[in-house]
Amino acid sequence: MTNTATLAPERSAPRKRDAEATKRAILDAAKIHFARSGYDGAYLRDIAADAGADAALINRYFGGKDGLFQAALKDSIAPDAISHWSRASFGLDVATMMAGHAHQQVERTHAFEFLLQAATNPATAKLLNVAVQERFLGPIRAWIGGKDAEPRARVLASVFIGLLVERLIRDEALEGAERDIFIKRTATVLQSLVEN
Amino acid sequence: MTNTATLAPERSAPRKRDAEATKRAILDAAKIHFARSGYDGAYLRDIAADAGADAALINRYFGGKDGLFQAALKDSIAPDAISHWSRASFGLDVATMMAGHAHQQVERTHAFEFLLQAATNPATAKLLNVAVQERFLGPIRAWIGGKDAEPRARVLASVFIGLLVERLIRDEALEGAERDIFIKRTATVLQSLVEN
DNA sequence: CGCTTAAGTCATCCCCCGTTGACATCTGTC
DNA sequence: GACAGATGTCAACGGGGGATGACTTAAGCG
Repeated sequence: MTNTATLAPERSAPRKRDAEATKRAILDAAKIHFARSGYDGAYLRDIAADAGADAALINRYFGGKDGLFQAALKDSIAPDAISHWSRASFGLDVATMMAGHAHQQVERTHAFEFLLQAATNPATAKLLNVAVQERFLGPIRAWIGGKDAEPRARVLASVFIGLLVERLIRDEALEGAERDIFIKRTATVLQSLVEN
Repeated sequence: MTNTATLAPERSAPRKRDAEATKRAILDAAKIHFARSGYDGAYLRDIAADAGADAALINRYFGGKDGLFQAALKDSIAPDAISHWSRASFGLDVATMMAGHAHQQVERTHAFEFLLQAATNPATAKLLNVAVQERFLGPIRAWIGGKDAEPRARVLASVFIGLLVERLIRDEALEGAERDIFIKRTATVLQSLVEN
């Protein structure tokens, strides 16, 4: 279960000494590796290699694998993922998006795979919980508003996550009548969670 | 990242020598561990301990960790995993279950959690797609019945998966009013996907 | 009873990978 | 251009955990 292939293009000209750029490169490589292989399956040596850096630097800059993971996690969760949708058409908008294919939005998919990996590892699930609370559930909660915002945000987030996973697993975009029904059903569910 | 608590009840009377029973015990323990901790996070020593067996036997009977994982996976995908539920109380039953905590091992969700783990493992991800299609979506589809069974099964599966993930990253069981609202909302969503 | 074979146990090996600290090299500043 | 501090490199260590094989014990059988 080792990853033989490196992902980053060959770095013929090793970058000038620049701690920030190096951190950035490590972080980017880490996100890809964590997304693809999970916490345990991602190896610091591989990440460092892809970043064109030495594994020891990960320790210096991030304080170890755990720190790197946390940093990558934070870097992966956009705090305002939900709130730019219009409430009136939320259900339909999201449903339509989910009917498409995951590969249509590559960067987001990477981020999401990463989060899924984090969720399925008990050790990292706790970290994810904190991050999700702050950066995902919080905004949704604020957006929903009202007394029951908290549990409702939970349900909405769950459904949202489920749809993302389904789209990830599905190997092609939905079409025709199937697509229509899917969108209609999904939109109904989502909208019912936002309204009322 | 070690699992201190054993799950199986104390085996005061070590079972009589019986290869089949031992295999069975190992397999059952493995399914729990893999479901909870994923491939990397599940340790053969722990599994063997829970099965009341020696780790070396895993090698003899399953040819290594990989073989055990495959065997457990195969054993986990029961084609009728969903149909145990009553249609009338499906929404409420599932919602109540999901309000609990992931550490409360729920017999009925083991298989799904296991599949979720398999989904995030590059080596087994391919298996999952087939498994989900044949063994999960299929039964749900048949169970729902009717003309639009296919896309509706999709939506139902999505929501189900989302709830599983949410439960994984939540660090405690929901309580009080929050729990009630969560259950009510979730039950409504699920039931609406089954009925009509 | 012995004998044989399967079932189970134990100690040990060995590889993998995160971590560490000493060392080398670059870069900016006076 | 020399010094200091930051940046990058290297080799080695050590723990964890899967694998292995020799050893022990139980079960079936004549």
